[in-house]
Amino acid sequence: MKNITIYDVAKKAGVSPSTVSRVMGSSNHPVSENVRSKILRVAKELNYIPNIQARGLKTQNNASVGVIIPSIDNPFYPQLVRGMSDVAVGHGFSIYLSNCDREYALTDLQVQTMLEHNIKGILSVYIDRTTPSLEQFVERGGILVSLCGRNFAYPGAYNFQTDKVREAEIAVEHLISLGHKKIALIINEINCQIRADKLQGYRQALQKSGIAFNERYLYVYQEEADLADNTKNGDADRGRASVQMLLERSPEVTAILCMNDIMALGVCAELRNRKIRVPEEYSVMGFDDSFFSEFTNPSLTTVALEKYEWGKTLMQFMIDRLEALPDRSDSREVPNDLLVPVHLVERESTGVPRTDNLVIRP
Amino acid sequence: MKNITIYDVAKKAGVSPSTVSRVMGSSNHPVSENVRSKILRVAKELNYIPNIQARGLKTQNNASVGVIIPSIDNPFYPQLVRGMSDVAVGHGFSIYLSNCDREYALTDLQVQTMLEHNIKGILSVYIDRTTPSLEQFVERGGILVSLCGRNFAYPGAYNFQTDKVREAEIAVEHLISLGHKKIALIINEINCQIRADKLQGYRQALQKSGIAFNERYLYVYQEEADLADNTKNGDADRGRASVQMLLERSPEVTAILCMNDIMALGVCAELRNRKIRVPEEYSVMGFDDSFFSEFTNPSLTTVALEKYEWGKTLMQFMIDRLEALPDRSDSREVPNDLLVPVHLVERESTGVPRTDNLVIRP
DNA sequence: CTGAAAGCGCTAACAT
DNA sequence: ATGTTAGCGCTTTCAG
Repeated sequence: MKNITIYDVAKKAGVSPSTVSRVMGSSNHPVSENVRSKILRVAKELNYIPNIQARGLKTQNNASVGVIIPSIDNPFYPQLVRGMSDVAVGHGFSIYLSNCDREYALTDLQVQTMLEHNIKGILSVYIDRTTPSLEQFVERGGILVSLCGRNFAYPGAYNFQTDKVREAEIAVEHLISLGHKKIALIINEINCQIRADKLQGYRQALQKSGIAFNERYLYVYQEEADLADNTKNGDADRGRASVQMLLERSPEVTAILCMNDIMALGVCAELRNRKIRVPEEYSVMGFDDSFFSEFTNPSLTTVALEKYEWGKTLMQFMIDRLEALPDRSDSREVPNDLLVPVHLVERESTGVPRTDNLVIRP
Repeated sequence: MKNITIYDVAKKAGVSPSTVSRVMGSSNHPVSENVRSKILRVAKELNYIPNIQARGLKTQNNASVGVIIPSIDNPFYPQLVRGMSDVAVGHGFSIYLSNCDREYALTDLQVQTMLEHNIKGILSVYIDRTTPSLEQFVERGGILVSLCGRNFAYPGAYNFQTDKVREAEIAVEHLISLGHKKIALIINEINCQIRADKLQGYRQALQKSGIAFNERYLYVYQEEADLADNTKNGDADRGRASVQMLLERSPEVTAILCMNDIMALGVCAELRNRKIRVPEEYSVMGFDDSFFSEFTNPSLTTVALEKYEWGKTLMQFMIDRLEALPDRSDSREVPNDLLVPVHLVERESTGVPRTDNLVIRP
């Protein structure tokens, strides 16, 4: 049971394989209209299926773009990836998705695989450790577009920086404007740039308002083996655990800023367990405006990102470069107004600080 | 700038290309130990990158498995896909992910693309409209494993059926055991098998308890243009809208069963808006045990599925068949104990029905 | 506008 | 245990 090839189509249509190729592929070589339509008809009759692998082998190309994210099983990414996928599919591309858990070795391995597949575009999100394969990839002319990858600054990479520092500032400023002065930050281990940036934004906003940074209000959750458990999303539990600690160590705090909305959800759940009201006793706030944040009780104040739009923009940017491939001359500068800016979404979980300064003990 | 090929490696190692091929690929042809290690060393020195496309062209194969789901941007799927991805990657496979939105034309197109890529395995989840490409795919010897795809019953497809009917029964039985007799069901348009099954399970459980099915308690949300808006997850809003209708049409209901947890979240949010308490006035329940359901207020009673485990199992099943490819003789019967069963997770959103039978008017 | 022919990099008979 | 060789199906000069 042999495959139908352009040769079969050519023979039946009474033309040469090259002509068939020109019609089936994305060539701009001229072909007369009646020959073209005849080929198309015959191809349909024969149920011809182009062989993409053969094409890729010949053209040294691959119509997939590699997408590297920490994990699709983190509510931040599905929308982003969906945005990417929608524009990719619209342009005849597909996505090669890698869940790398921010792990160095795994990232390297996955990029290696992309190299083996002749992938020419990699979109990397919130990953900042570059790897040998990745460098090799750009050396070989691959197009690397990274979102918030701080160490990707070698030539050849397009580096989108969304301002995570500013993002955190917006949150803290909101809290301060409400009257809060003792603001805790719960965040996972500072092992990537976006977290470092958020921490910096937190400190910066405090400073601007003349509030001293208090180390005791900083809760950095050390990730351990629990990360390996892909069965559940750990951030909520980490929020839970951290708030227990907070209630011991710095109950005088009046607002709790969480690394993301999932963590904020965990924090709210734990407070509720202990019959502590949000926002009356503690204001709680997250980041990302995850899809559930509007519907929780209390609904979550958060800083929103247009994830779906960002995904689309990033992929469009990538495809523009990919399709202009031969032109290696354009600058690696990235227009910084491409991504729609973040904004505060004020909902129920934040309010004025409680007036007493009693230490609340559950 | 030419690529390094097995020929280059062969020359430098002083062996033939075939030997290199046998070492680099997954051949079981014997190669002496010192030749092997020498080749490996030289390959590393030369920074040899195997060309997967060439291999695929030759072997008529592709180490990707196609995964067709409605949308990754629906909280049900990320965990499932993560499970699939983890076992795939562990076996040297990768995933070709398709968000088909249950759309016929798009599904067909995506499968067509998989065909063009020489993909030999397709995993299809909660999709029950088969398409010409899909049939062509199995005709050509492709392995199709579908989860709850009712119309995939043609020979050549492996059909995992999780019992959606039973799943709904479990939910309704729980509600009945609590004392509820007037139970509403909010569900999206019955345009796929899993929804039809849930509806059937709902009716069946009522019947078993001698409770008459009441058409007025059935809220079928007709999906319209809103589906096209990929910007947000519509189910929560649909839950919201439906509960407004419910409060008009059948406020005497005491329990509200929702198609999934997102919808339940929307329902709870709307009830809360109207100062109606859950579960005191209305019990609310969903399906899927989404990651947030444990943390909402009230936390959601739901029917849990082991999404991550299911994904792993499904992919393992697929890879087993793929690696045994030549053996087309095995039966298409699917062991029905492979997927871990669903189970009830009782949390705060359900309780005994309110005792009065007053019509609540917000 | 169309055709002939070379070759992308690999694997798998088949030979040795 | 190793080598030779013939394609897999396509695109793309180059020639007409």
